[in-house]
Amino acid sequence: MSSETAGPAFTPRHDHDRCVSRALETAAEVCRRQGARLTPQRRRVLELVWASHRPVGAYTLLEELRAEGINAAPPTVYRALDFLLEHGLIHRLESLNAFVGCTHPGKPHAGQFLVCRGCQEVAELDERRITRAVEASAADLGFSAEHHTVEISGLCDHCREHAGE
Amino acid sequence: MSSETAGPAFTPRHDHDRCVSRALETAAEVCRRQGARLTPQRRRVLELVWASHRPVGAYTLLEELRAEGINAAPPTVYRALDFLLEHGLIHRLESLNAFVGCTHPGKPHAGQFLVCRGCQEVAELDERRITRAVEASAADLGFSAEHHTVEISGLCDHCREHAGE
DNA sequence: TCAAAGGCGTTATAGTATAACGTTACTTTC
DNA sequence: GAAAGTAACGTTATACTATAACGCCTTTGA
Repeated sequence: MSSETAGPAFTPRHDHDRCVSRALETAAEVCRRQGARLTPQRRRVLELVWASHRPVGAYTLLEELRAEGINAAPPTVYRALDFLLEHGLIHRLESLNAFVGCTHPGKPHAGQFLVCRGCQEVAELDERRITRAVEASAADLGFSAEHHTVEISGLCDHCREHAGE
Repeated sequence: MSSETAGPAFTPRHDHDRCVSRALETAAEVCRRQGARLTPQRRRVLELVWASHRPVGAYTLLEELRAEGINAAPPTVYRALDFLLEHGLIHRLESLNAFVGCTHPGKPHAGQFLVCRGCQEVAELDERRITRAVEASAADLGFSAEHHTVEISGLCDHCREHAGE
């Protein structure tokens, strides 16, 4: 149940290949529905972002593309990332200047993230409780909230156990 | 009451000079208590950050210092900002790479911000509701939250009225 | 007074992101 | 299926954000 909500980020031995292939399939479907073109390059960037549940920087992606012989410059990567962001296929972590795959693409939602400072993995939440608290607090001040970013750092279960404290 | 919680950010005609002088007085007191040195330069940077309720970038501060004839380079500004952050006198807005004055310094607290996309002003919250929702959601997944960043963008009361919609 | 620590100047560089322009490739319309 | 329009991409240059590293000077406390 928990791991269903959080995604498999903090489940060390999950079948990650399935994460990736499911993400790619869903992406293809989302793009089809939205009439967007998931070109090979965009698809490859998405796949690289999904290579782990850790946020990845744009310039790391750039190096990886180049290592594959793809002729890329910063705009190559940023364009792909912008496309993936616009279509809700990845998220940007503001506090890290880095990107992670979206675990429930298709439906727009606010970004809520647990970021483990031990293993660096990130789990995405979609918690009504948080959304409601945020919207209610804003509304109390006459502020109409349109979007919220919630980034929670700390230690995941696994890292807490293996770190003494 | 509301404006007490939110600070005066969204109150267009508040007496901003009082905001600034209070912030500087409080800062002096906080530093005294903590045995920290609020040097003229640090004080000046804090004052510049407080010049408005809009987040200000490090390089804007740098230009302002230089315009005053102060011989400054990027590290000058970043050192002052780091000091002010460490002592809880300012906050960094992750989604904007910019800084705002802290409206209730002294007591450590998580950063929760309302960012108006109309006037660019920022109000700081310290909402138990949000903190509780965040901590509860994290705990449900076995994650121990240590710090959270909440940045809410939208329109403040004033801008919503003056923007048609 | 002297040793240690802190603050700051200075230069260089790392890391993140976008502007602007031209070309190629896809798609739509006739 | 050719022309026109749009989207994707290559390329170069540059802007913006942040830190490393070293040395000097000032303050602090023994």
